[in-house]
Amino acid sequence: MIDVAREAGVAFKTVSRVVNGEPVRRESLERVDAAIAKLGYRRNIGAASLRSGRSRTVGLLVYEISESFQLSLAQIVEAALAEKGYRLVVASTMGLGEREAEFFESFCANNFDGLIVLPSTVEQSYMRPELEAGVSIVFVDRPPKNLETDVVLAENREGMRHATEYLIAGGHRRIGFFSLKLDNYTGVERHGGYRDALDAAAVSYDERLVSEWPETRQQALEALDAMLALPSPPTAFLSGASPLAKRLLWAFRQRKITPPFVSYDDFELADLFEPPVTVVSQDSRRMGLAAVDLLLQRMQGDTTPPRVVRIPTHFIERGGSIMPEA
Amino acid sequence: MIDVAREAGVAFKTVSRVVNGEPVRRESLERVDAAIAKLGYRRNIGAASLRSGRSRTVGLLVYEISESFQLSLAQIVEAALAEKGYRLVVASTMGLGEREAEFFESFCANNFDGLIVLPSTVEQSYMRPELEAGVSIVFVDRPPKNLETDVVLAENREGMRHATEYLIAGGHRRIGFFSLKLDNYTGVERHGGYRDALDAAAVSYDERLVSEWPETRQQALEALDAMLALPSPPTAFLSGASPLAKRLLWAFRQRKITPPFVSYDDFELADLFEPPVTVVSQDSRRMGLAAVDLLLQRMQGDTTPPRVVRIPTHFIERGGSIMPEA
DNA sequence: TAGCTAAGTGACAACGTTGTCAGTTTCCCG
DNA sequence: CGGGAAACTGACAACGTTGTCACTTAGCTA
Repeated sequence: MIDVAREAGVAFKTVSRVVNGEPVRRESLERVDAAIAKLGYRRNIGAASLRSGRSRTVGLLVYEISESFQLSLAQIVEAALAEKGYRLVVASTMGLGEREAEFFESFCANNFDGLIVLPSTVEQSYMRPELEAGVSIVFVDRPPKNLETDVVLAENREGMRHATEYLIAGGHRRIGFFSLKLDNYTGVERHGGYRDALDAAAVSYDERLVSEWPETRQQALEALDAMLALPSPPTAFLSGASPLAKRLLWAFRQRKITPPFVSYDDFELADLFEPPVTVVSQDSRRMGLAAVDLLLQRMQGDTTPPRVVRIPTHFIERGGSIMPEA
Repeated sequence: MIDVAREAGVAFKTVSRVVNGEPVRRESLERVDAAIAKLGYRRNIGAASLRSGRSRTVGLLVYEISESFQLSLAQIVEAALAEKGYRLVVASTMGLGEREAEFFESFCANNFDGLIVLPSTVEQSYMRPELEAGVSIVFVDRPPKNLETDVVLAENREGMRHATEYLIAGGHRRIGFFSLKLDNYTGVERHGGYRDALDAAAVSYDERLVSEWPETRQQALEALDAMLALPSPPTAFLSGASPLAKRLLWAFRQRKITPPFVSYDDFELADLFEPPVTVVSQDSRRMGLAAVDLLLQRMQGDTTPPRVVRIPTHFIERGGSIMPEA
């Protein structure tokens, strides 16, 4: 910057002004621009954010960037922030609580202006000091544990209830449910929606029809086999999340069956299966925009009490019979 | 840091030493550690990299992070770098040359220590000033245009030739090829492999059997229809990349056909189609490790001439008949 | 114990910016 | 043409670290 200033015959502060688009005389501007082009000068963002205290950068912490919903969310958040002049840095925790804390450290050390978190299932009280020190944080998908922040949630319960009602309307009374772990918000809510629908239709709840988070394809197959071996086996299936849906579709394949099936969470190619997979889709666009909106407000100094925004899901019916096979 | 030093009763330079794991007296260490914990101090990475000139951060520029190969590569690169104490920041250009240049700017402004680039199809001479100024850059997947750097490449040509030979061995003489654009390295190489195999088997090349980068499902369907309407239509198909495979599978579905089909690039759920999709898989692990290896060498001051590393592909046969239907 | 080495510590400058504030120029008005 | 406001400019400190180098202390050897 000093070199540029010398080249242009102005003070280096004037170069700073040009770089930041502050008003300068037309002539100074031209000479500085020319000098910048000539010397190939590039502003050092690190130094700027050190001095100013603002980095114009936001962090996004997800658990598995390859999942369709999270990837889509990341893209929408990035675009929305870019429009406001902010960069986005994404980190993927792979569901490990330790990685979540580690990335949080790193985000703070880089003095980001804000943070959007899709929390893993651990608790987040370790974020309290920064939150109270004025760092802007918004949670998405699940609320924080032991912490009070803005949250953007999907209507998990209603979405899952709708999916269940759809199968019940097809005449099913025995519905196998492949569930997320029940130790976290989304797991509990989606399971709750399943149960709500059963209760409303006076269908009895049978815990043998619920498999909690088979971690692999093989485990999903074993869970499926166990259900099929029941005296009164399920005639249709629900999945509580897309990774489960993929494992389950593999298991169906192994057993050469194509039962009526609905999954919470859309995923790529879901429409190309035979039969295509009907899904409950979370509105990543609205959720992402809501999160950015809340975050920007906080970053502008809003100190009102934390808010909760709930975004409805979409039911995407892709056809395929939902009638029992028998 | 000054506060921590006061709390511990040492000079702030000693705190710096503790934070960086340099040798200090046992007693100083304990008192500084205690002060750090008490005050919740966090080292400012930006300031550190400003002073030291090194950021211990590497950038990865891809064109579409949601593609299976690129995502996998990113994960491997991240793990390999983390092991050496480097952070990774990923940016996705969506194949837009402008975004590539823009991110490159941003990478430089953040004074990253190194950069791994999966280039879009534009040329990269704009990187020359930094490269000559000593910034470490490694290209992956495609070589740079108008620039000399280390490159890690897959054996595109051999992979595609193998896939084509596989179909020829099944008795096919008319093979439809859905190709990448032919204005870039991977497009040309894979097309070259297809042609090599035809030539070797004395099968004549018919350009009506080649569709260059249908951009949408609908366009893929139109291209497919055009081929099927030929007097001598194709009896098997090849895809030059996974996005094409997905469009083509949709098109097959529309026409209710399941012809023998092989795709370059593996993708998630390829094994769950009916019939499953046989693929040529790029070895993202070896390619990622090779890239990191080259980059670290450059970052340690290696100034030998640029090298080219070629990594073989794997042919993953997933079954399904490859015999002509007729 | 003098003399030397090794280990540890501290003072201070420097990294490349932006904020502050005082100074200078330009422009407009009466 | 004088006066005052507005526009612009520049000197300098500060952001939170690390590099350099000189200094102090401890430990060893002769």
